[in-house]
Amino acid sequence: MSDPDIPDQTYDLSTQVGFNLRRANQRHVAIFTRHVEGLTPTQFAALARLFERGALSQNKLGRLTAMDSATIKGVVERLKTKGLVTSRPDLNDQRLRLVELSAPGKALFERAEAQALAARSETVAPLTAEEAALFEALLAKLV
Amino acid sequence: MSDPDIPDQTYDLSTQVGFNLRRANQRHVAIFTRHVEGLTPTQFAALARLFERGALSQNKLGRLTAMDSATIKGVVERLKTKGLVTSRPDLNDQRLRLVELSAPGKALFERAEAQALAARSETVAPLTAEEAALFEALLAKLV
DNA sequence: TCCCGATTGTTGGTATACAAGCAGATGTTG
DNA sequence: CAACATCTGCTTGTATACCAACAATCGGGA
Repeated sequence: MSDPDIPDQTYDLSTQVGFNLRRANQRHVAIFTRHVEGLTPTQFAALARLFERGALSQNKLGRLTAMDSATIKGVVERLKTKGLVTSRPDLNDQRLRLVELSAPGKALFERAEAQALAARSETVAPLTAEEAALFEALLAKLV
Repeated sequence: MSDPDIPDQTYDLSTQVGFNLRRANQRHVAIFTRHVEGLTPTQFAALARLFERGALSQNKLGRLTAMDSATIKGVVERLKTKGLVTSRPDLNDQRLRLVELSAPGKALFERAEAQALAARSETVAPLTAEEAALFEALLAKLV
C-alpha cells in the first residue's frame, strides 16, 4: 500500500497528521467501494442511521452522519433516485422533510452491513488486533 | 468537539473506523482552514512538495501528494491563478508539464508552514504527547 | 525502422464537502 | 399578540476526489 514515490521519513513533518489522515481516508473509501456494491460510504452511513432510528428529518440525518445541509440534500436525493429511501413533509412541523428507509433500502442495508464489516477488516489489516483497537480508541478522541 | 447527536457507544460498529476516519479528516480540514490563510490542505501539500523537490511534472506532483491526474490538474490550475506556481512544457519530454514554485509561492509556503504546524498541534490536542506519537505511528501503517 | 505497450495530460461525469445567503416556519419573549 | 431569534431546507459557488475514455508522446523490442 506504500508508494515508493512518497518518502516516509523525509516528508515535511508539519503536515504529516493531516496528510496521512487524508490518505488513510482515501484508502478506506477505495476499500469500501470494492466491498460494498452500489453504495458510497456516506450513503451507507445515512442508511445505517435510518435503519437504527427510523424516520428522521433531513437535517437531523445530516447531523447524525456528519454532513451539512447542502451535502445531505444531495445524498438523500441520490438515495431517493435509487429507491432506497422516501421523503415526505412532516405534518406537525412544516419546515421538516422526514426521510425514511424503503423496504428495498432496508434489504440492501442488511446485505451491505456484512460487506462494510469486511471493508473495515481490510482497512485495519496492516495492524494487529491490539493495534487496531488502540487506533480506533485514539481516533475516537479526534472526532 | 463531540456532538451529542452522535452517540459514541451505540453506533453501528461495522462502520466506525471509516466513519471516524472521515470525521477526523473533516475536523482536521476545518482546523487547517482556520489556521492557514488562503491555502487548502491539498494546495499546501502541493506547495510543500514543490518546495522540497523543485520543478516536477504535473502527474509526478500528483503522485507525491496523493492526487490523481484529474485532481492535481485542478489544484495546479488554482495555484497558477493565485500566482503561486508556474507551469511550462518539458523540452525533453513533450508529454510533461513542469510545475514550479514562483517567488510569491515560495514566500507564502514559508509563512504557511508555521501555521500548518499550529493546525497539526490543534488537531492532536485531544491526545497526550505519547498518544499523539502512537496515533501517528499507527496511522502511518494505514496509508 | 516499425510497432506496440506505457505514460502524460485532458475532458466529462459523478459524488462528497463546506461557506454564504435566502425564504418560510416555528417558538419564545416582552 | 407582535417582534425576534432560531431552525430547516434550498441554492450557488468553490474545491477535492475518482473513474473512464481519449490523443499525443515516448520507449523498447521485433
